[in-house]
Amino acid sequence: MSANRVTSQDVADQVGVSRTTVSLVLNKVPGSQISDDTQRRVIKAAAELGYVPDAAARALASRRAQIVGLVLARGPHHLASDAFITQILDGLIDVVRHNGMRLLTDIVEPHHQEGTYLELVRAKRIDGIILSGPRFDDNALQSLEEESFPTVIMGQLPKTALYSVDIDNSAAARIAVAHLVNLGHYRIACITNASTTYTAAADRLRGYRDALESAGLHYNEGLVRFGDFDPNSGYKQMKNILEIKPRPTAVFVASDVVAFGAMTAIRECGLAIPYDIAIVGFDDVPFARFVDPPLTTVNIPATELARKSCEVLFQLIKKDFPDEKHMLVDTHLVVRQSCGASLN
Amino acid sequence: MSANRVTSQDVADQVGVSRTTVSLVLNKVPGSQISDDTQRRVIKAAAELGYVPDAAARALASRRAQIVGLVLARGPHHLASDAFITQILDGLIDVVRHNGMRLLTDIVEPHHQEGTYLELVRAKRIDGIILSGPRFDDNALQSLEEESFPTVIMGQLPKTALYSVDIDNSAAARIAVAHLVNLGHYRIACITNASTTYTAAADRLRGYRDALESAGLHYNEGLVRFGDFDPNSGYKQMKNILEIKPRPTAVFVASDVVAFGAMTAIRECGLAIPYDIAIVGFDDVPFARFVDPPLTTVNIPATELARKSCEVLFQLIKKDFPDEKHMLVDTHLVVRQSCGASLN
DNA sequence: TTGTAAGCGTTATCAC
DNA sequence: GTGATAACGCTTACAA
Repeated sequence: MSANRVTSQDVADQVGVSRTTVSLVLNKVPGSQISDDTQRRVIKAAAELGYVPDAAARALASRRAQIVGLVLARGPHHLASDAFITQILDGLIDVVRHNGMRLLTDIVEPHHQEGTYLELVRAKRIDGIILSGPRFDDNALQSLEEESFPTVIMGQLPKTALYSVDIDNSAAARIAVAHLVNLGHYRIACITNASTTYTAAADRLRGYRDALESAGLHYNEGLVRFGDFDPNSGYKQMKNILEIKPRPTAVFVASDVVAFGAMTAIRECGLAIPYDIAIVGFDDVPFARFVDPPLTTVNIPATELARKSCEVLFQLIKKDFPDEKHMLVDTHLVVRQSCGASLN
Repeated sequence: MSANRVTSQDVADQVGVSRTTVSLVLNKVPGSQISDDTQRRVIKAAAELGYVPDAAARALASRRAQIVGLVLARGPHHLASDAFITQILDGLIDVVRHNGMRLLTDIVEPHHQEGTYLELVRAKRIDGIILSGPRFDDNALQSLEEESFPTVIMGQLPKTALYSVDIDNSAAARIAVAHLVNLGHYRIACITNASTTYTAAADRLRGYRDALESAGLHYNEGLVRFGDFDPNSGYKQMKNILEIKPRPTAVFVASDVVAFGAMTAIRECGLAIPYDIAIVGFDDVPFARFVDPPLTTVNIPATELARKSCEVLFQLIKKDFPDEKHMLVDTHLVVRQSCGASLN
């Protein structure tokens, strides 16, 4: 059974120094100059006694909770973003731990418990916050901004002055579509991931258009359809696209999950991927390589996104403000079997 | 810019009472008898001033962090379990929040930072812990047990006296296989989700066998293959099964992810699901309904599992020990299109 | 190079 | 019914 808790006083007594010294040594306080010998003895005693500083006491005295908050905002269709939670958690926890901190997670549903995350800040439960999700249009966000509480948006939010880390959606879409162009396709359709009121969707559509135009191809609105996050929307829009005459030879679907539905539609029409129609997705969700055929798609480095967000957050906490407010991490095309070889 | 923090003293001053009274009122302390009038005035003042108790101070004084820890142990192939993280988080955060607490998440890799989670306990950062994952064979677990620190295993661990919440793997498998039997199949193959050194795998295999036997069918080892968590293992084992003469008319795959690979193998052999061969999976991962054809499978109520685990944990924290140490939550078969109609 | 002492903002135990 | 007062265990000026 556990004896009484070991406190820094116990360690101090054992070594024959004061609690101050123990604190200085164990926290490796920069300015302090404790003799090497004393240091060793303190560290040894602490280890022997199994001393673990009390988090609450430490937080109270130092005014730092040593916890960062991750707040996930759930959208109406949170399937796509959910696919990355594991990676996000991996990246975040890794960086957080390397900085001697911990991760506290909260979820907010739209128009429901919005702003609950402010309690985390007010109670000084967390030292910084990472927000991820489609929207945070509550005024809690504005409060954070005004108080300049360390905050990083993972992904993007329209009109906010907060720091953010995201991918370059239009550049990534451009590369995906260029891949199709390079394979010899010139009638390339597009299904967006969502309504273009979502900036990510608008950006990806712009990338599609840019790729076409910079290849000298005509951008044709008639080849564009709008998905709505889920496979079913992809299914329906694809059915529609397949009726276009002449039939497009390729389609860029700006979301893997939507693409899965599109693939089903293609199969149902008795067409083969990639022979009759090539398809390229976006997101590289974990299951993209397990569909039939494995989907060529744009990889979103979710872990990297998380790590970077966390690193920026730590800079903000240290008041070492980055020059750039909006950072981007690199995406890359993952070529699998859904586009086949060159048409030429 | 934020003014000085509002403390309970400020509230007390405003009302003209002591901090004690404020604490008593705001925490709704059972024994206390503060006049209704005073109560109202305290609550009003607190709201007006925007008073939010300091978490660290509160934790220090009350010796309760008001945080529960979720520790995820990563196995060698954590794809299947990852599929549920979102649901787990949803369930946990919901219950935790209803109890005025928060959720802190940590991840441990096998044989890596094992036992790191003990720091959470030692530093009194958390009041209870929920462990999830294939294995925790470090001795940190034993320490928790010895100190009777509130701990709940979500899922199962061989030989542990800790409280746990899990599904009844063998019963669920039995129902899945019975479904196939009821459809008229009598040559039913099986691909396990993993090696039977994993108790969940052994239990599911046992369910398969029981279902067969209680239907008066002969259990035939020759129809059993062993999967290994990923689609590729399912692909290979299924190819193998398809060479069996006479060919089985159905297969029970004890993991959706493994089943996805099996489905690919079936397609590659030019066979149609469910016409040539029926297939039923296990897990009901979020993508199960999006494969072609949508997979009939056993739903694991991950959210429910999480909620229940959390509820048990709160009981342990309150020292209100449940009679049962090992609880089970119900699973159910989700019938989709991968088994077709009756063969009769 | 190390120690003293004053907080940090609550909760909890008694008195009144 | 309500209020002093002492913990809670640590950090951090400031002294020595």
